[in-house]
Order: sequence, then structure tokens, then C-alpha cells
Amino acid sequence: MDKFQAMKVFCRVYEAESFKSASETLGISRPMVTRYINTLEEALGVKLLQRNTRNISITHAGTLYYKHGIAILEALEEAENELNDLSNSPKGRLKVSVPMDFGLSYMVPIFNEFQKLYPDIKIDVDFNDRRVDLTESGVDIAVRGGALGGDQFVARPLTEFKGYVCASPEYLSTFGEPKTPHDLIDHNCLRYSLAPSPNQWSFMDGKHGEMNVPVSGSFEANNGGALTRMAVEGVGIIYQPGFLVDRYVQSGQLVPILTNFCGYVGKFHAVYTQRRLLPKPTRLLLEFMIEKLRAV
Amino acid sequence: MDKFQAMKVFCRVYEAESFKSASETLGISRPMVTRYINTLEEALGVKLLQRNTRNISITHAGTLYYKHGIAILEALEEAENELNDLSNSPKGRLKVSVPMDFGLSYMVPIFNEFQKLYPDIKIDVDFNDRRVDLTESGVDIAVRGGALGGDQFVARPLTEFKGYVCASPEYLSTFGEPKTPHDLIDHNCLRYSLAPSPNQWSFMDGKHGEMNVPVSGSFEANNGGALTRMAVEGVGIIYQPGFLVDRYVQSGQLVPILTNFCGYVGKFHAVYTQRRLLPKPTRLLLEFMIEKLRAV
DNA sequence: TTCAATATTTCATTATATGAAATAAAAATA
DNA sequence: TATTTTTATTTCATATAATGAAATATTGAA
Repeated sequence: MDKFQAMKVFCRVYEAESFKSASETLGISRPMVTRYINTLEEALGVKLLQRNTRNISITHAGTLYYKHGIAILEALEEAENELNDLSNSPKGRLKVSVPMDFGLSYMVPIFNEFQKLYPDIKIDVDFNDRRVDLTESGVDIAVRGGALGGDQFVARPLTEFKGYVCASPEYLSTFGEPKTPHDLIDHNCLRYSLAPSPNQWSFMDGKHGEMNVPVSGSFEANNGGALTRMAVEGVGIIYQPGFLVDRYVQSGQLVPILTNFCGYVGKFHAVYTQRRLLPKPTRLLLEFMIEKLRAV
Repeated sequence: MDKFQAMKVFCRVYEAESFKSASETLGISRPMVTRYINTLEEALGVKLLQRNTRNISITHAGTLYYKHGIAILEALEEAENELNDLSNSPKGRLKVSVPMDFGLSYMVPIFNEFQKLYPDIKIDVDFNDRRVDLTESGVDIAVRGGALGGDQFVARPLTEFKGYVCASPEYLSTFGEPKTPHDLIDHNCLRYSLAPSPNQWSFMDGKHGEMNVPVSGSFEANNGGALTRMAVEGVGIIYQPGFLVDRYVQSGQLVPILTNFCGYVGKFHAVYTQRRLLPKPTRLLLEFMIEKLRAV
């Protein structure tokens, strides 16, 4: 039996209080979890978990073993990180979570270039607009737009983006062009459902200060790219970041409106868990991303 | 690959600077040592040992990994000890080294009784009058008679023994009975070669104080039992501990002489390596031995 | 009582570990 | 220099263990 693996399995079970959950996060089958725990208990001569098919309760011995186990696993990880640091061809697997649109626009070329540079670092990208839990999902770096959540994580700024209100020329000629933000109330506004307040668009103006306009319309989605395509089709008005609308503006398929009003400014951050020594692959990609996105 | 095993193998190789030596102390084949080191180096992406078929030199990475490894292995051992402590049926393998004669006379019945009490504790006894290196040989408890060596080990007193000068009635009637220690010079003295000074026997006397008598004879051996048997056969005079000669004295096959002079007094000690938490099997046997030998 | 969720056992398959024997390489010795 | 000795490595056949799919058992909830 691989003691190290058994230790890892037990610690996950301890944290989740569930074999199923542990099996999923570790990517092994449920029977394997059962076996690892059994073998461990047999080897130690002590029951670690009091369990039936539905509940798990941790014994005193289990708590004790967890305390030791977590410390040992951390020490081992640190040792391996330090050793990998000395390697001139860093190895490892890296799990990254990036927002869909940002990822497609900015990150794909960066990943491509990075992999050419470090062929032994495998990258597993999760294109996902949800805010995944770093510890639970095992994600090493997550890119997040807008406000940041809890502060047990480190966040490093990547790049800013500005929101633009746009519509297709056809839409504007049919329904008229709004001249002030308040005019949006009478338009079909395509809203991004994952925004902090999807039904309210904010602007800044030298004269009026901050303006919050309630908007409504026939369509709402959790994907900015889709909204942008809808706008190109002439369905309605969008308020989306530059990196999504720029190409359509340039080709004339979309027209920016309300350009006298400052749109929202957001910032993308790279988020990762604080540790004494970050694994080299993580550190490398992080610096690479920051460097590449500085120029954008 | 079992990472912990690989770590253990590497640490032994590091300490011995030899694959062969490591393979022997760990009880695995030489090819396995090679493979563990190779797999480890591959996994870490770093060379740990610069080596050819004859020499080994440790790289910077190797030293670093050893530092981490030793700490991790110790933490692991401590965790397992603590857990085994909680077990009501302690398990484990125990390596014990005892002097040949003492072991046969005193320890065999103790081992027997101990095993009935703790059937899950396997005992591997090395009957051996050499002073084995605890760390190198992996011995948990060593019983040693006479003077103690280095003090990085803990020694606990077990039982005393007294030396008796004896010969067979036949020998005495043929060659005469020595009346003072100095008379031994003219006799065939059978000497224990592992004694600190085999060719000099010491006595204490109220009048004369300590007396060191040079002795010589036709026979010398590293086994007291054998010397005793020789004496029973009438070959010569021995100066051996009570636990060896008692039964022959009682049966009349040996006669104690020079009984007015105090013979040497020795003490057996149980020696073990100092640790924060001794493994439960070790602790149990230790206390059991001490308890049982107190009565002797 | 039935259903749903979860742990466990069974079983066949695959992967890994293992050491004996052969091989290679380098120092010691003749 | 040639030979021997010592030690690490590779090869190879075999035994052992790891693995997950599927079936089974168990328990709380509906």
C-alpha cells in the first residue's frame, strides 16, 4: 500500500466527512477510498473512522492521525516543491480556472506560448465563469473579474477592462440611438446574469457623477460572448467589455453609443492560495501571465 | 511507487553512501535500491546522487532532499507510534540483540511469556555477543553486560551477575586447588576472549583490596557456555557468571574455589536509542524485561 | 414501505514490485 | 598492463498489488 496516498485519501475523507466526495476530488473510485482507509486502519491497528453506509464519524485516533497527516503531507509537498525548483526543466500539473470570455480572448495564446516554453508542465484549464473554491477543486490559479471574495487568497492584478454600450447599426436605425443612460430604460438591454446587479447599468459623468440606470429586456445570459453575438444580430443593446466588442466595432457590426459617459472599469485578478513556497509551475505561469497581460 | 519507501531508501543510501549497504540494512535487493532512486529522481526532475558503478557522491539536491526526508520520516514514525499507542492490541516488529549466554539463560523464557501476552508483536532476536550498532543494524533493544559504550543511547539496569571461579572435582584432585588468586598463575585458565582484559582476572579482598592476576591457559573462546562445558569436562579453571555455572555447581560437576575472595560483579543493561516517543512494542518489552529480571 | 444515496464486496484486468541472473564498469591488486 | 574484485545496473520472468465496473448491502428520508 502506498502510505502517502493512503494518508492523502484519509485527510480528504476527514475534511469532507464523505468517501464519495473524497473519491471525486482525488479522482479515484469509491472502492479505492474504502480500501485505503481499511488498509490504513489495519496497519495502524486502530479504527480511524466509525462508519456505516450513510454516516461517518471520526474517532479520536482519526483526529490524531489527521493532525499528523496534514503536517506530513505539507512537509512533503514543500520538499518536492523545493526540489522541483532546482530542476532546470520544471515538471508538474497545473490546474487553472479562467472566465470563459477572458480566457478565450486573452489566455489561449498565453497558454500556447507557455507550453512551448515549459513542455513538461501540463496545464488543465477550466473555462468557467463560476467562482470555484480553490481548495476544494484543487485549482492552482483562478482568474477573476470584478470584486474579489474572501481574503485567505492572494490576488494579483492582471489587466483592466472597460465596458462599452453597443448595438448593431440595424438596431439603432430601427429603435433610435439613446443619447443619455436614462434613455436605455426604453430599450431591449441584453444583460449579463453573473454581474453583481445585472438589471442596473452604471456610468460616470463629469456633470452628474455616478448614474445607475435600471435596464430590462428580452434576454439575459451568463456568457458575454453570446450576448455580443445577439447584439450583432440586432436583438438589442449590450454593455460589455472592450475585449469582446472591439472586433465587431472595428468591422462596423457594432456601434458604440453613449461614448460621452464613462463606462464601468473592471479588473482581472489572478487568485491563488497563500503558501510559504509556491510550486514552481504555479509561480512560472503566474509571472508569465502577469508579464504578458501587462502589455495588453 | 511508495514515496515513503523511496524516501527511506534514499536516506539510507545517503547515510551509507552505498547502495549495497542500504539494500542490506533495509532487507531489499540491490536492484530495488537502484530503481527507487531512479524513480525518485525522475519524479522530482532532479539528480539526487552523482554515481557510477563504484562511487556515489551526493548532489546539492540530494542533501536538500535528505534534510526534508529525515524530518518527514521521523514525523511519520512518531505519528504511527502515537496511533499504535491507542491500539489495545499493539502490533509491530521488534529487533532485539542479546548476549548468547544471558539470552539463553534468562531471555528465552521472557520472550516466550511476552509473545503469549502480545501475539501481534513479532520479535526478531539476534543472539550475539558483539556490540551491534543500534542505528546501523536497526536493533530496537540491545542487552549489554559490563561497561557501557557511548552515551547517545539510554541504558536501563536489568540484573547483576557475579563471577565464580570453578573447576571440576577431577581437575582439582589432579592439579590441586588454588588457595589464593595468585595460585591461578600455574593453572590452565579458560578465558573469555570478549572480556575487557581476557588474560587478567580481578578479585576483591578485605585485606588486599583489588587484585589483578595474570592468567593463561590452553583455551580461549568468545562463548562462556562453551568454556563452562570445557570446565565440566575437566580441561581447566573458569571464571564465569553464576547463571552459567550454578546448575553444574548444584549437580556437583563443578566446584567453586577461591570463595573467600569476592569475584567480579557485572551488570546487564538494556540499551535503546533515545526518542521522544518510543514505539509501544519496544516500551512494552522493555518494561516486561525489567520487571521479570527484577526478581532474579 | 419504497426510494435514494452511499459504502462495501466481488471479480476480472491491468499495472507494478520484486529478485535472480546476467551485464557493465571502475577501483584494487598482481 | 592484465586480472580480480567489488558494486551498480539491466534484463527478464514471476508474484503481488492496484484498480474500477458491477453487484450488493445498508441506512436515512420521503
